[in-house]
Order: sequence, then structure tokens, then C-alpha cells
Amino acid sequence: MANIHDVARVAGVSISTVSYALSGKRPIGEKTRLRIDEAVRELDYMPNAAGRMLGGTRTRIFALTAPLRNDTYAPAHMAFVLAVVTAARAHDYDVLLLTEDEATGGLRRVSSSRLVDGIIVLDVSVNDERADLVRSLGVPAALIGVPGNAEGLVCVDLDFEAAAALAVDRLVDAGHTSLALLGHPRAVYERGSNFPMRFRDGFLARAAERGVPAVFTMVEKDSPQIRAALGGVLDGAPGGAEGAATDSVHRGATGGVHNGAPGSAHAPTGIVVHAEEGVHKVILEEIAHRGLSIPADLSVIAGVPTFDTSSFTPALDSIPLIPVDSCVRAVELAVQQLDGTVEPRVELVAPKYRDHGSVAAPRPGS
Amino acid sequence: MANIHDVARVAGVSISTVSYALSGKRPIGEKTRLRIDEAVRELDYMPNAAGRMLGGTRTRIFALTAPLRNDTYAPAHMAFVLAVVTAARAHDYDVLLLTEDEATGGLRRVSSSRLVDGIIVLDVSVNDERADLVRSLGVPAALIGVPGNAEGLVCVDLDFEAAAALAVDRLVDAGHTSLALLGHPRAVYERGSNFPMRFRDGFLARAAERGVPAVFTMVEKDSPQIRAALGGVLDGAPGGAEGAATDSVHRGATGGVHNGAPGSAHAPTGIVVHAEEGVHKVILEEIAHRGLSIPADLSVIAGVPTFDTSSFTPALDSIPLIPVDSCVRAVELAVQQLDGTVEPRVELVAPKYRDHGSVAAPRPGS
DNA sequence: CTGAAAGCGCTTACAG
DNA sequence: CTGAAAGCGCTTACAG
Repeated sequence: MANIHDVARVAGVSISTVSYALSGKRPIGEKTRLRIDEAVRELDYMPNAAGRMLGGTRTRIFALTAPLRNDTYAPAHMAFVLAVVTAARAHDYDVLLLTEDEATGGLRRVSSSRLVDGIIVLDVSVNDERADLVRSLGVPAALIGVPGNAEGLVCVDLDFEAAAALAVDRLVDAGHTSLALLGHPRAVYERGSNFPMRFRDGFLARAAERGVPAVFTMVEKDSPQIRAALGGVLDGAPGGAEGAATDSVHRGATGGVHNGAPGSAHAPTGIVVHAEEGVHKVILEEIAHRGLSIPADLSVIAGVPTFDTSSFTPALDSIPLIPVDSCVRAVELAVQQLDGTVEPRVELVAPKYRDHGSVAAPRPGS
Repeated sequence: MANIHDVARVAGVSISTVSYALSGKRPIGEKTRLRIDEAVRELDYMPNAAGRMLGGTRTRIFALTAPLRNDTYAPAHMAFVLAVVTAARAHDYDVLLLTEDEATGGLRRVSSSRLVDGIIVLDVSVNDERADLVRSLGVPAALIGVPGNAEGLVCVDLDFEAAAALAVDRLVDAGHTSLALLGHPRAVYERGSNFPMRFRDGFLARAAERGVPAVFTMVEKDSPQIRAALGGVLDGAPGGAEGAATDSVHRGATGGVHNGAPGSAHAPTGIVVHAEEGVHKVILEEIAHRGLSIPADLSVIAGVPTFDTSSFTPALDSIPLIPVDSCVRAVELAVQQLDGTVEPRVELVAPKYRDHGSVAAPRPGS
């Protein structure tokens, strides 16, 4: 396999000229460049990665730490991994994949050995040991997601509060005066990522701002409980759904008409669902089963899904979690840190609304 | 960051002694080793990866090429990626992830630049350009899956023929005298991977060997067609299921009692399903809907699923595709090639039977 | 059992 | 616009 000396010899120049010609870091004479290009082609030369790493200051490799928790939704996880790899390649970076146990231990290894220039952290949880590790390592890094303590870290995430607010605004703007959020199972709010809380808080806060009563219910994953939770919400009885009752949080509107006590509001006509794909489907079935149609009787928005809601029956409006958006930005921020110009920050990506016709004005008098 | 010279100085030895002490490639005096260990700890020394790559003959990195076709089942794909990374780490190898467009182009790049010592190829299809590329690159590589032309390549895969034969044997041994295989949609057999064909052929061949009539039907993915296909099979009428009729292949038994012409065999009581997770569920629903119970009326085996069939209702026996098995072996073979001792081959991993109680003797007289 | 030194293949000041 | 040379941090014959 040809090396830079071979190229230099064939082109009749010095190796430094070859190096500069290939990196473009200094101007090269017309004819010289031509001779070098010719030699490169003739020898099918490709710079040796190890030589480049050792001679230069970059390895052009990022570590991607992506543990697979058992509650990980595979398609979404895959989309994030894919998006990171693609974004990294756009900066001429390769990606070393660290999983499971290595997700933490490997981080120390690859950064101490200078195998990687930086780290992309996926699937960040509230008490993520990788956050502390990255901080102590002092390596360029970007987290996708926000840990409990984000101090000193560069984080990128969807603006979940804004996403929830966007959903509320759409429904209220359409004329709905009572809203509900059907959320994840209780366990999701008690550990792991914090974005479900951020979505919930954004939802309740904006509803309060808009002066509209809103109810939040956590929904367990089995069909009977899903149906019960929906029933409890639709029947307007906070205590109506067994099993869901104690999971309800009510917040009276702060400045509107319907600012009465919990239970005094009429049944919600604007529903936001923040749950897994399967839960959406059961909810849609149950809505149909009750003889209700979307959006005539009920307006429904899928909150930050990682899956496609346009192929649902009926298609649902959504404010999707778009892996590419966060990943592209995270990689950019990691690359910029190599030039030493990035302040620690939590950077929130603006949500986007996808209209698929599942929101309309409520029935008069409902 | 400390380097090997720092360690040598602190330990009062030469750098070659440090290197040998750390690699274990030559015996080191007791006290010398202790001093070096001490120095390493004191300086928190970790060998520089680039120096190691350039000085030595290994980069200790494998490329994993894993394109994401749109028919890829995310959880299975993730399991394979995970298994490769874990297996590689067991050999002290890191894994560079190559996806999408880079799945092919990146292969050339990382092997020409000597960034990686070898390549693991995932998700191999019949006409996989990566097979030809790997062959022409002459780099150590192991494919997981078998391409159309496997000449000169090292491939590892589940023995799908044996898996299908195992399913047939279980059913025939239990007393079933008429079998059916409900397979993937037609499109799957016409392009992409070849394992569905291998499973089908193994199924029909073993049934013939055992002298038992067997029918094969391709099943499209939407529920009505799934139910129709099952109906066509259970009603014993090869032409009974519209849309599925033309997808049926019959093979008379070669030496048994029921070796009549197609259609003359009685309805199958032993069913093998080789399809996606969702298809299994619809089939189970339809079986229950017809008032049939498993295994009293019908014995059912899931062929090479990548998902868990023990949590189905009812739980299904299966001959699972186990990512870890193939991936561990593929990584082993890649590592062995670095010592130059592996002949090209297609190595088939033996199938394993998982009993969950969905197979029993057929009803007398059925 | 240990050391001095060459060499891996680049990059990048330094010099002209 | 180009070149000679040092240096990155290891590994590994070679020598003792």
C-alpha cells in the first residue's frame, strides 16, 4: 500500500508538499498540484489514518455512547444512531459505537487513549452517570437530552415545553375550552428521562396561561387500562376511571371562564396524547368504539411521537420528535468545541407542527 | 496527558520495558513490573491509540457495515448491532459504525486508510454490492448472512434449512400428518435476503423426506389477507383463499400415506409461521376466532422469529434467530483472519428449539 | 531480564 | 511556491 513518500517520489515533490496539497492548508502551484493528483490516482493513495492521527491533532472519530435500556423504543433509538452517524460523516467524522456496559466504561477508555476527538451522548436520563463522567473527562461532548445536572455540559434537545404549548395553542385557537393530556405510564415519570415531565408541565402551564381547564392522566400500557383512562377523561369524571383516578392532576384555569374546581369543567374536547405507538392505536380504537369521530367530536394531537402518525386511522396531527434536528446540532456543537469556542448550554430545538387534519373546532355546545 | 516516556522516567526503566510490561509480550522482573504498575497508576497513564496503531500492526477497530433498508425490523437490527459490538469488545476491539450510503463507500475508505483491521457485514442481501467490495478489498471480513455469490468470503448465518427441518420434525414426531408453512409476503421472496427461501425449501424438503404432505403459502401483511391465507390453509382448499391461492406451492409426500395429489391431503394440523411479529398476532387471533385452540386443535411453531414468542397468547414454540450466536462467531472469524488462518466458508449456526407448549399430538381422527 | 534505536506515516513549524 | 526535518507515541527486532 502506497504511502506519502511514494506519492512524493512519483510526483517529484517533497512529502510536505503532498501533505499540503491534500489538506489544502497552503497554496500549491498549478502544475505541482496536477502532478500530485496524478500520482495519487496512479498509486490509488489514501492517507494512513494512524499516521494522520499521530501527526495531526485530530483523530476524526467521535464516540457515540448509546446504552440500550430495556424501555428503549428500538425504531427511535435506531433513528437517533443513524442521524448521529450521518451528521458526523458530514463533518468527515467517523463514529465509534459504545453500548451497554461500555457506554460508560468505554467512554473513559476511548477518551483517555485519545482514540476519539469527542463524544456524543444519546438517551440521556435524569441521573445519568455519563453526564458526570463527561464533565470530569473534560472532553468535547454533546448530550442529546438533558441530565438532571447539566452544569458545564453542552446539551441539545427538543423544546418539550414549547412542543406541549404548541399543542395547547392549536387546540385553544381552534376553539376548545377543555383539554386533556394522556401521558406515559407512571413509571416513566418516576425514573429515566425527564422529557415526559417537561412535556406535561409545558402542557399544564400553557393551558393555565390560556385560561383553559386541563387534565393530565398517566396511562398504563395494557389495553383495558388505556380504555379506562380515556373513558375517565372523556366522561369528565376525574374519579371516573378506576386505576387512572389517582394519576390525575388538575389545574384550574387562571384567567378564563372555566376556572372552577377540579371536576367542574365540562368534558375535554381537545386531547393530546404523549405515549407509545401502540397506546395511540388503542386510544383511536376506543374513540371509534364510542362512536366519536375525529375531528368532528374530538380533536386529537400526538405529542412528540418518534413514529409516523400520518398513517394512523385517522391520521393524527403531531409535533414529532425529529432525531435529525437534534443530532445535526449536537454534532455541530461537538465539532465547534474542537476549535474551543462553545460555552456550556442547554440548547432547545424548536418544535414543528405537522397537520394531518385531526384538529377542528369543537361541536357547538359541546 | 502522560505518555510512555513519562512512565519510563518515573519507573526508572526504558520505554521498551514499559511497552513490554503492558503488553505482556516478554517476561518482566518482579520489581520492575511493580515499579511500572506504580508509575502507570500515579500518572493515570493510558497508551495513546494512534501511537499504538502506527507502531503496531493492529488498530483494534472493526468496521460494522449496517445499512438500514426500509424493510428492516428495528429491534432485530438493533440486537445484531449490539451483539456485534459486545462480541468485538470481548476481543478488545472497538466498532466503527457505517450506515446508509457509507455502508459501501465508507468500507472502501476505512479499509484503504487502514483505520480498521477488519469488517463485519450485517444485513446481507442476495445481490449485495458489499460482498463484491469486501472480496476485492481483500480485507479480513465476516458477513452475517449469505450473499448470492459467497465465493472467497467468510459468512456466518443461522442454518435456516435445519431450522425448518427441526420444525417439521417436531410436528411430525408429535403425530401430525399434514403441515403448512405460512410465510412472508411475496415481495420478500423476490428480493432482499435469501433466508426466507432457505427456510421454505428446508420445510418442504424435510416434509417430503418424512412423507408428510405440506403446503406453503405466502402471506401479505394486512389483516384481511392474513385471515384469508390462514383460512385457505385450514380449510384444506388450496384454492380456497382468494389472493393466497396463487401463492401456494404443494409438494406431495414422497413415501408416506398421504402422498396424493395437491388438495387430496386433509387439512393441516401442524402450522409453521415464518413472518413478522404482527402477522403472528393476527394469525393467533384468527385461530381463536375460529374456535380452535392451540395445541389441542392446532400445533403452531414460530419459525426463526427475532422477537419473543413466549409472551404471545398463547405462547408459541419457536426456533429463534439468535443474534448473539451469529455475531459472536462472525467476530471470532474476523479476529482469526488477522492471524491469517481462516479459509473462506459459509458457516451455519445450528438452530435451537424453544418449547412453550404450542405443539401436541393432533386430535384423534383429525 | 533490560535498553538503545529504528521505524510506522503522517503534520507542521521553520527556512528559503 | 516549496523543501528538509522534527515530532507525534507507540512497537519491535537487535543487542547485550
